[in-house]
Amino acid sequence: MKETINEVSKILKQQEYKLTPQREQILRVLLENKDKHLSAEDVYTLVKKKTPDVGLATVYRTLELFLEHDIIHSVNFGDGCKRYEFGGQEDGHHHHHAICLKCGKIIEINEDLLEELEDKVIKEQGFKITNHELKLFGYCRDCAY
Amino acid sequence: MKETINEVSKILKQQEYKLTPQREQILRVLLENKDKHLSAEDVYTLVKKKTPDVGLATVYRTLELFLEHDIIHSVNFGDGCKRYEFGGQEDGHHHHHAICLKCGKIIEINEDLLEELEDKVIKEQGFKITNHELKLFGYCRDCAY
DNA sequence: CTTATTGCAAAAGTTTTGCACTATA
DNA sequence: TATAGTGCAAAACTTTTGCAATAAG
Repeated sequence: MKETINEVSKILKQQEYKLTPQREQILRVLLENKDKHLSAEDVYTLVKKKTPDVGLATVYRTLELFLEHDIIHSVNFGDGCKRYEFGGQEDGHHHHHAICLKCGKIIEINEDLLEELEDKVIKEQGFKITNHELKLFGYCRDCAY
Repeated sequence: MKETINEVSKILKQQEYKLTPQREQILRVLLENKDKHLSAEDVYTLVKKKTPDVGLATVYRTLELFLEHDIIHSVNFGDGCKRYEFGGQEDGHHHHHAICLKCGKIIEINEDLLEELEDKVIKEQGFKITNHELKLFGYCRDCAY
């Protein structure tokens, strides 16, 4: 984790941004919750535990900054707010989500079997794909029956 | 279109809901804009042209009602509001969206080549898929170069 | 020291809700 | 006529912004 923080620090400093304590705390929270899908409010609450005098606006501004530098990415599960995951869009490590409609559990899917479909879209529409997002809705093993 | 309205009327009446003039106007707007992706505010503005004394709350309540009865479905393009399309989720007519990051154009994709991926998820996760949503991000023919 | 960054509070934008009034079946 | 449905206004949420104060490099 220490290394990741240093890496991010470098990325930011290369572009004349600072890794302030607030930003570092926010980054830590995101790293400690890689498997979760935190909203801005979630991040705020978690950061406040260790740094009580942080502002919600700072969380939003930092998340925006991290998004711009492809340090994190956001997903929208349609529950009224964006959710954030550590890891950028451009590194090829896309993963998808299966969302259980009963218990709300979210399963990460690391398969990437969209090539066939993407090839068709590229050929037929002349659309140059840079990223994709797939959500599967249904019922998980525990809720299926 | 007349037939579609009658169908919807039946669906609602079967479950003891009424097809009021407001609901009918909202349905008309959705039918007349099948190719667009209207926000609640968009629907409100369009309905107001013909029925000026409709309330925004009614639009939201009606969209919610239509969603519940699988008459429409919603998509979230991450621009701050949900967008609505005529047609339910359960009829197998899923289609996907390719979103141009430059001009914002949205291309509908009617291919459905996700079987292979879905089979894997079903087998490996025991996840019963009822619906899926795919978004491709990139650049359209006009913006690609 | 200089300028990016912060916290706070206010504002903006979308969606929901309470309530008295209306109109449908 | 009983009850579902409506419009309005207020409230609830998420996110953004202005600004004076602060702190990082």
